[in-house]
Amino acid sequence: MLLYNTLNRKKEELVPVTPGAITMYACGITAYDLCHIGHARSAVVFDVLSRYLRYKGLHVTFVRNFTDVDDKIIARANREGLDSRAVAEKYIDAFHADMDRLGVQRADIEPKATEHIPDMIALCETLIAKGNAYATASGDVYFRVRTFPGYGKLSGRDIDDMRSGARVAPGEEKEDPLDFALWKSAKPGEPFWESPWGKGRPGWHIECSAMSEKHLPIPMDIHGGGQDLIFPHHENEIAQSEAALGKEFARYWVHNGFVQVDSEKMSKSLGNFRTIRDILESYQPETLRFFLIGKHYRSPIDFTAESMEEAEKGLKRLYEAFLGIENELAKNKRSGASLPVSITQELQELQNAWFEAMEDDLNTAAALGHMFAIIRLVNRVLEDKTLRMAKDTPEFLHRVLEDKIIWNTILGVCGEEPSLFLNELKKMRVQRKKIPLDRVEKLMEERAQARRNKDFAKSDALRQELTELGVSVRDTPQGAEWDIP
RNA sequence: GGCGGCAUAGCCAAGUGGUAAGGCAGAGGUCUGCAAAACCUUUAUUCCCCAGUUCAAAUCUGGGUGCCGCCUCCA
Repeated sequence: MLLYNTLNRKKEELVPVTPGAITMYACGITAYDLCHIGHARSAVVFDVLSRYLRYKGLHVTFVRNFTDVDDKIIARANREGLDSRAVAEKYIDAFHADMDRLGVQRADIEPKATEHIPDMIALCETLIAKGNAYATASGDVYFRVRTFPGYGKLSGRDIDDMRSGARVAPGEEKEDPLDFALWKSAKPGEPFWESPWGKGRPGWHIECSAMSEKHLPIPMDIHGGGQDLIFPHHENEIAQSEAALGKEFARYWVHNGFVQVDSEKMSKSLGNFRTIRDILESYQPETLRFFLIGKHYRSPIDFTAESMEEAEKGLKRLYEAFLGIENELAKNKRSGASLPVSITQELQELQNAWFEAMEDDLNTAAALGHMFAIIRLVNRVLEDKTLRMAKDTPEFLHRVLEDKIIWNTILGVCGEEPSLFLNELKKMRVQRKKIPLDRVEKLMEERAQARRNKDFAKSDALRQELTELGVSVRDTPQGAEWDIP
């Protein structure tokens, strides 16, 4: 498959270091707060990537770390009057709970920074021994950026351009403004570990270098994260690891685009942070997932109420078709006619197109388009009595149900029982749109009575009332049903 | 200031040289007592603007305009 590699800024054929296997590392969260929709996107992107590679038969080893010691965690701990360890644990649990709901599979290995302190210290020592790092009098360790010639290759920066902007902050003992901390001496009250440079804790970048080297063979195949991590985090990881190991660190660098909220960057100051939990109060987890894969992973995506409703409608369309398939397969009456070859051919073409989209840099948005085209084909068959009754229609429908399983296995959508999903969706909408259930049911009963009396004028007036409540009514042979359009 | 990205119908969104997927919304039709859903037809002679390369460009090149991200913690 083709994957866009940030390192070369182009799509490249994904060729594993070890044939038949893929090693991948995604930078996980810093556990100091609830996860927001941006975390959800990144998690879903790498979840889909790992699922797809596995589906292709590759043996995938996926590592996603937790940063559980960090300035922000310490700040949070102080604010909440908790131990920083307890804060990290709390938010790691929250991460798992949220991701489970979104259908994001656990990584194969989920290392925590605090469990790898000796590895980080060892890495610092190696870098100091090689002259790539230095310790200061106060017990900090810095990476000597100018000793690593490739610095800037990931983010496309020139080391001399960066110089003018960089400054040495008061209290720092850097040789060069560009140097970054590998190890920070502990301030009073902060968590610390003993080290050759005194009590201290690791810097952020060294954590990922140490954890990935510990759990994956280097070079690993894929290293990923959000686009914001390109600089400085991933640039620094490359510098540390390649300087220490003297070889390439990761082959493919994959970065997902940002989530905007109402066309604005999410930020605490704007007050538009949307946590996963918050969103799942109003929408089903699958709707959020469907929304996130509806746009190519490298593009920015705008989270709005409208776009979520659209995702919801799209998913509803798919599930209603699945329900239609189930109903048709429950029937036994078939004719001697056959489905036209053009129909099965079209299905085959769309199935191929689906995989071609996934092969092309994980183009889930295009894949979704093909899914809708398949669903329209299904509806076309179910709509037409001759086609519906054809003797090979069950086979055709079963092929689509096999696609449904594939979509669920790889994209993590369409896996629910259709009637369950649709019921849940209705409940969500009733709640979100504040539909007065009692009143709706009362009107429905009155309307049923009017229809029994053939009082269509009254029936239509009641329908109008229901419409004004945001409810549409469908008359079926089994009686009237209401739904929220 | 440095680096990078994006600009496709009312909206969302695929599409990196061969004549514009898909979804939502809209219009007409089939079906229906009327509706709803579904299906059919329809909605961009055109892809921000200008110039160029080419038999051929939304797709490549140059210039312009607009929007966004990163350069400090950030998925």
